[in-house]
Amino acid sequence: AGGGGRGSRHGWQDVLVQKAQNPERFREEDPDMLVDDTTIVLKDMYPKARQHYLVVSRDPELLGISDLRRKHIPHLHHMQKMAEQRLSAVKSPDGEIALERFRMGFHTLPSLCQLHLHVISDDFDSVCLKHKKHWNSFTTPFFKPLAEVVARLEEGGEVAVNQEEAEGYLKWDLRCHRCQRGMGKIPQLKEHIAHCTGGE
DNA sequence: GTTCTAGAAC
DNA sequence: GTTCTAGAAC
Repeated sequence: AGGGGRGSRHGWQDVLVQKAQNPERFREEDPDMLVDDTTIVLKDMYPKARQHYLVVSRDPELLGISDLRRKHIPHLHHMQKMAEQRLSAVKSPDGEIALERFRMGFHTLPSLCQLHLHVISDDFDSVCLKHKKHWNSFTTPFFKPLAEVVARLEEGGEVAVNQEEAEGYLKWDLRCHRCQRGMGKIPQLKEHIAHCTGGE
């Protein structure tokens, strides 16, 4: 099994498993939750940007991306549709949601079990974003875009995961995702990304 | 995934 | 002295 499948599992790792099994039990805490037979869309409980959703597969066999095979490609496309449905519901009345301002992808080594797609706006403006691991999990190759995962499945039938390599990405020095400048510390990074538009 | 906190960095 | 990071949590 993938995800956190090595050794013993802690209770906190199964919060998404529980929500996938019985979503209506959690409707009260997340009234805007989307649910169908195969997929749910939740607000991330500790959002790392102004908008941060989790599109969670309800397939009990899918704990992480290493469980994916070619046969799951239609399921992934459906998860993408659910993500777009959520974003179209939150777009402002006078303008379209700019999809390029969102990142849609998976963590290579997820902390929580049950396959979940992150859909996150790229402002990364959130008090819940606190340290380097948070930052690098969305802005380095630790973050695997949905399109890349689908491409790997089409080519090779699975998604190769190198644990040591992935853990290395989380230790990269902090760097602005727009202008690529190195940033030293988290408070400096936050101050910078509040203004940076990506130019030189 | 988070919380807590020791001690490094300044 | 304060800010900030990074490792433990049975």
